[in-house]
Amino acid sequence: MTTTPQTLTPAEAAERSGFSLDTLRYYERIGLLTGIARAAGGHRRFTDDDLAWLGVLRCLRDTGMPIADMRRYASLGRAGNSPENLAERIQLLERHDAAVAEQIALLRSQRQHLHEKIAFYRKELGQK
Amino acid sequence: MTTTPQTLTPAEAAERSGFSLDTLRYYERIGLLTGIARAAGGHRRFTDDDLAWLGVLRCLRDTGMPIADMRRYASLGRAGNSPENLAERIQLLERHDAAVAEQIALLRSQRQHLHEKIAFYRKELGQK
DNA sequence: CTCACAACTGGAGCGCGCTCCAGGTCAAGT
DNA sequence: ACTTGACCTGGAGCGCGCTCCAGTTGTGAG
Repeated sequence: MTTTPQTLTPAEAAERSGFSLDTLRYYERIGLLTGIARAAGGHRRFTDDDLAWLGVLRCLRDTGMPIADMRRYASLGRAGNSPENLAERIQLLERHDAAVAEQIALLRSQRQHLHEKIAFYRKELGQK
Repeated sequence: MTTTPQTLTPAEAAERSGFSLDTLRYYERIGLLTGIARAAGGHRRFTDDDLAWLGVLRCLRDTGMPIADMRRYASLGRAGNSPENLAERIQLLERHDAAVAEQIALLRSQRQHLHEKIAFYRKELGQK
């Protein structure tokens, strides 16, 4: 039995976050991930905090935030907790939230057209 | 006063469909748009039917259907109305509809996380 | 110690969906 | 007739977000 590690290997982090190994490395390169610890030989070790942050990134990615905005958000996270900083993070997320709401509304409305189309074909098919 | 035209110029079609001129030309090139009429000098003329089809394409694009699938759908549309053909169109749209439903669900659930984050920052900000 | 496998780096490449460009033609108001 | 602006074509280019590669080094089970 192996001892439970405090940290995760890249493969484990990929598995748990749902990002590929290459994406994790890419995110570190572009500054979305910073301060990832390294084992003696240079291999990355992901902490639970890192994983939590990856969860945030997953949320933002899944909702279609552009990487440039995620970088901005990440950089704010590194820059302390001044009221101005917090206000900007709130603004960033609220703007994004509004965009997501709009996207949901668009999908829902276009989905209605889809349903109409499907119903139409069903009817045509029924008549044969 | 100009006579009301039965057809639309490319610029008008772009305006009404919301696709750019380049996109309209691109869609024709790749076979998403076929049988677009031409005026004497080679300029395109879009009919109301063309516009209706562009509306369908807009619906599919807005809901994230890949162009390959739209091409398949377009080609089915050109291939008659046999029961098999209709069945395949229904299947295509239903699969897509399921994907859209999933996407909406994902957006909605990730949006909750967004709201939690925002609430958290608001609280932090309130404490200062 | 060995051997297989995981991870490392820097950089190139890719798939998608357009978008832009050059060099020319067409249309329409004056 | 002239001019201006819309449109034409084929093909190159682009922005995004990864993804893959080559060549090397680290890790851990047996």
